[in-house]
Amino acid sequence: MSIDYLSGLNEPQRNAVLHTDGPLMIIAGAGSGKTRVLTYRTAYLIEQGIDPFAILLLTFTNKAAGEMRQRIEHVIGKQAKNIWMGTFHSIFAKILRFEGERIGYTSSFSIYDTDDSKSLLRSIIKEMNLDDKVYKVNVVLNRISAAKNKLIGPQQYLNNDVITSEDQMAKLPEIGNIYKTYALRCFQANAMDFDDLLFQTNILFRDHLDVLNKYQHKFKHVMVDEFQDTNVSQYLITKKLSAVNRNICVVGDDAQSIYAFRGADIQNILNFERDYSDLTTIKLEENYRSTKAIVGAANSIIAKNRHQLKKNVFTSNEKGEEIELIRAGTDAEEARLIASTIFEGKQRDSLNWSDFAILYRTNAQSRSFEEALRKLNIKYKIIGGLSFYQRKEIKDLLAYLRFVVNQQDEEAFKRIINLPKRGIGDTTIAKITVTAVENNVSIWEVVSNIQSFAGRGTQSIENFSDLIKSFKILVEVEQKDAYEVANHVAKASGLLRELYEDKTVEGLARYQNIQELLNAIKQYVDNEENEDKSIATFLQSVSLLTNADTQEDDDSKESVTMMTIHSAKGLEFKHVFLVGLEEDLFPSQMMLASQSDLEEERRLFYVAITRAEKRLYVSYSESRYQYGRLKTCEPSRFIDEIDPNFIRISKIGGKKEISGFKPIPKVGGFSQKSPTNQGQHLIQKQTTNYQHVSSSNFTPSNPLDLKEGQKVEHQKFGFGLIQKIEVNGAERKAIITFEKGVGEKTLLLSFAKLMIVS
DNA sequence: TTCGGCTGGTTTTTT
DNA sequence: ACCAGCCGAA
Repeated sequence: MSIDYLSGLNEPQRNAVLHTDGPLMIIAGAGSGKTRVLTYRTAYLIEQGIDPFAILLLTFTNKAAGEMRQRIEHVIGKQAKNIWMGTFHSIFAKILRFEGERIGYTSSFSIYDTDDSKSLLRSIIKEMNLDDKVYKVNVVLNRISAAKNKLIGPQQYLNNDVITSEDQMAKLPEIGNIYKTYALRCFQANAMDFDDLLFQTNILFRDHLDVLNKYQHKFKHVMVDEFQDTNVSQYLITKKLSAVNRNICVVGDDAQSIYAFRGADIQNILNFERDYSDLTTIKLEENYRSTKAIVGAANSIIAKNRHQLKKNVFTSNEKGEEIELIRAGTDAEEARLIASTIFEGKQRDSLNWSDFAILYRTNAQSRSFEEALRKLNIKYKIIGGLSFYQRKEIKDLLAYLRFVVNQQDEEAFKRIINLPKRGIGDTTIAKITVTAVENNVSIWEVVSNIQSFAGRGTQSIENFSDLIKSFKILVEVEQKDAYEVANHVAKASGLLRELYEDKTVEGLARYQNIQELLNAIKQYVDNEENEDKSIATFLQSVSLLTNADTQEDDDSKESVTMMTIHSAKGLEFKHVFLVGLEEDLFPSQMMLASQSDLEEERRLFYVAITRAEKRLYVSYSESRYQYGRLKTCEPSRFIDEIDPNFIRISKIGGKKEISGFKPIPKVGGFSQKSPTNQGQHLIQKQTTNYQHVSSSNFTPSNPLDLKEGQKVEHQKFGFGLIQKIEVNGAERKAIITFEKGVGEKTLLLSFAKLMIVS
């Protein structure tokens, strides 16, 4: 069998492919052909006689795994189907499905997404009588997640002096106890959150050596892509799995580590050298993707970081155009300028829409670009943001299905018990919960035998339990596949009917979304590659879909791609637009205010730059709307950090929009800030509806002529009314109450000042 | 139990 | 601007 594909590789690449025995670390610079190496290395292993079932290849997204599988198949044929490939989460969810009983989970365990976790934490915090304004769910969840990713269980958490004193300092001493309850409740619900999929795998391998041993011998080769973004928990799993055969190969680039917030730890790369004394390290430094200008700019950025491995990324590609800087007055103008640049670029270089990408720091930034692209009739697709599977109606149906599969699933239960409305409110649910605790049985136990627990007033609960029981029969007795179950549940639960009767635009969209979900399930069932067509397996695979996985491939060829920089990892485009380069936005204010890592933001910038093949545009605007308020912006420090040899100003837009609503310190003697926004409160009490206006259509001279009780018409926003209000105990005349319209909740303080006429 | 109005938080990225 | 959660009223 020939291995002529090797001739297309440079020397370090070839070495990496041929190095099949013993630990290997590949430090792969951006655009250095890392995927190629992984593909060929896997193909080569199989050609050398390694069973595909004995290869474990962990990738960052399921989509990346799918693409790599195709490429391997291209080289060695059908056998590629049998390689174990996927994300850490999906692979180990699969293993936990097989082996979870050893640690007390059934094979139909639920997977809690972030919303479920937060909701559970909220209940726990409430039950513990803690103030949810002090114990913020996000903070608590982050602490718990960080602990789990470092393999610190609840008991260890409570015993750890460093951690508990940190919590004491933060005035959040109860986090350890919350964690303990949270872990218990997840376990009782037969549910794992995202972190558990890794944490519990570690527990499984720690406490059940026979299981560990089985997989250690099963996987002759373990490979990890995007190694710089693994956390300790993931690292330990791979380390354990490869301890017997010692054939572990990790591929990564410390300069592209952008997931520290998720527990990723660059230390893993350093530990790696320590853990494997016979480690071979190969550096891939030649960039095949981008022009000299782009590589040069990227290098000048990453050089500012102090924590990094030595690496010299270079390219023999053409010099290429300099990076173009676009300066706009407003976010809307920024979007317009970029849309027209894309339009021109497509004509000039005869490209496809799919050769363009717009990258931003936050999902919220996509909006203005959508509008601008639509105006020019440019097709686009957005990756990420609110995904299909996060929509309410989808989660509702999935919650039904989850509960049918796993009646211990507390979060699913809470979601569906009164949906559609069946007259089971909080009081009833509380009673059920108390009864369950008193009798030391599960909630489902109470619900399904409600007559033996309570005498009367239980008809609606009985109906609910009969409904679920009938669904269970479908799954457990009749062994229907995922589609048949879902289809029946959607109809019989009344979810579909409720949406069908909702004739609003949103209602129609929701109805269609449910249909689309059913279609997706049908596709899943019809796909012959999926052996297990049960609803339980489908649910688990759905909850582990990544951002990149959820988009469909059909029309994607002919559209401009918009996404966050994080989602763009691993992708490349001929022309890249990196937008919103404003201080506090990118680098993010949170990153700078809170903790260490300006360096991680800089790596993010590096990742963004290196996505571009031919051309890179960076842009910022001098003012933008945020939370419905206009805000002035400074250009990002990152712009100045680019080596000036590689960048030039390309377009300059109009002047920034001056807002009439710059926050003012006082309104009628009330301070804008602490203790609460009193000025705002006072005014809100007197008014029912407000309208967001801008200085251009409302000047200070206008309101001064108004009389109390007089109705005023505003050219743009409808009607208003002069009223009396009380300011500082004194009666003042007049503020305008606008009738319903967009932004009725927004009343800017400066606007209020304008409106006070006496 | 449900509905409507009010309040406060958004923090940035994702499995 | 938007959303989720809370509270009082029906």
